[in-house]
Amino acid sequence: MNERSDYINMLESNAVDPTPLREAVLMSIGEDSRPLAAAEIMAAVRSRMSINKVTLYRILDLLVGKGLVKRLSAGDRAYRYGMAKTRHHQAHPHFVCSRCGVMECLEPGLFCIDIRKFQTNSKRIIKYVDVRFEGICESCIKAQK
Amino acid sequence: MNERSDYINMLESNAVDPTPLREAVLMSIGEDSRPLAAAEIMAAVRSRMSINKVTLYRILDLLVGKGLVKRLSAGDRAYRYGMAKTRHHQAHPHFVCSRCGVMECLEPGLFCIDIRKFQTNSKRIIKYVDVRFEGICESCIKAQK
DNA sequence: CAATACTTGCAACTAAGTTGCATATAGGGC
DNA sequence: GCCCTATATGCAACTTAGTTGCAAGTATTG
Repeated sequence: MNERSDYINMLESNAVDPTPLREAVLMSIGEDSRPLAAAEIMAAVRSRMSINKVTLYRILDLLVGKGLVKRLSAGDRAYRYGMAKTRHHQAHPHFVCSRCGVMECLEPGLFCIDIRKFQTNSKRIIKYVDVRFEGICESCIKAQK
Repeated sequence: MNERSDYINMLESNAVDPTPLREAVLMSIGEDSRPLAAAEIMAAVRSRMSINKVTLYRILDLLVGKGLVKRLSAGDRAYRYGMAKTRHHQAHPHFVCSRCGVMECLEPGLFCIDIRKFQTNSKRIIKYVDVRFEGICESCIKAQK
C-alpha cells in the first residue's frame, strides 16, 4: 500500500520520533487489510526484527494517542489495531468471525449514522459510533465444507 | 421489573434447574437497567448470598448458552451481561462511557440495520450487528462541572 | 564530554476469565 | 432409608492480554 518513507512521514508529521520499531509497528498495521491483534503485530514485526512485548504495547499506546492508529474491540478480550481514518481511509463498520476471531473491514457508507440526531435527544456526549457485524467469515465457511 | 417467580420460570422453561445461585444471577442481571460486568453481578449476588467466581462464570456461560442472557462487549476488556432480547425486550444499541466505563442501553429503533442487505453482497454469513456508541455519560458530565 | 531526555528491555504484576479436580447436594431405584 | 449416579458448587492453579516499575541503552544538547 505505502512506501516505507510514507510511514516515517506519518510518524514525523505527528511529532513521533521515527525509530525502527515504531516504523515497523506502524507498517505492519498499515500493510494489512485487516485490523490486527497485538499478538499478530508482534509476529509481523518479529519476522523482521526483535521487539519486546512491553515496547510493542507502548508503541501502540503512543500511535493510538497520536491518532495514527485506532484501537478496535472485536467482541473478544483482545483489542485490534487498524490505521486511523484519514482522507483516504473513511470510517467503516467491521466484521468479526465468531469462529476464528478474524476481524475484517466492511465498505464504508453501507449505512451512515448521524451522531447529531442522537446528540439532541440525549444527555450524554457521544463521540464515536462503532458498528460491528458478527458471523462466519468466508474462509471458515469454506473450511467446514 | 419482575417477580422472583418470573426468573424461576425463565430458567425452567429453558431447561435450566433453578438453583438459588442461578436465580440470583439472572435476577441481578434482570433487575438492573444496564448490562453489568461480571464483577458487578458478583457484588450484587454477594449482597444476598455467597458465590464463588468460578460458579458465577459458569452460570453466566450457561445463561448465555441458553439464550437467556446476552454477552456484550463494551470496548474494554470485560464483558457485560444483559437480558437477551425477548418479546418485551428488543435489540437496541448500547452506549459506553469512556470515562467511567458504564454501559447503558439506548432506545431501540433509533435506526435499523437490515442484515439481509449486507448478506446479499457478502460472502460471509452475518448473524448479529452490534452498535456501540462511545462518549461521556450523564453522571460523568455532572461530576466534572 | 557531561547532563538530560527519550527509548527499549526485563521481571513482576494485574484483571478477567478458565481448567482440573475435589466436594457437596439432589434425585432415582431398590 | 440407603446406595448410586448426575448435576452443582468451590478451591487452587493457570491463562491471556495488557500494565507498571525500574534499570539500562541511545541520542541530543549545551
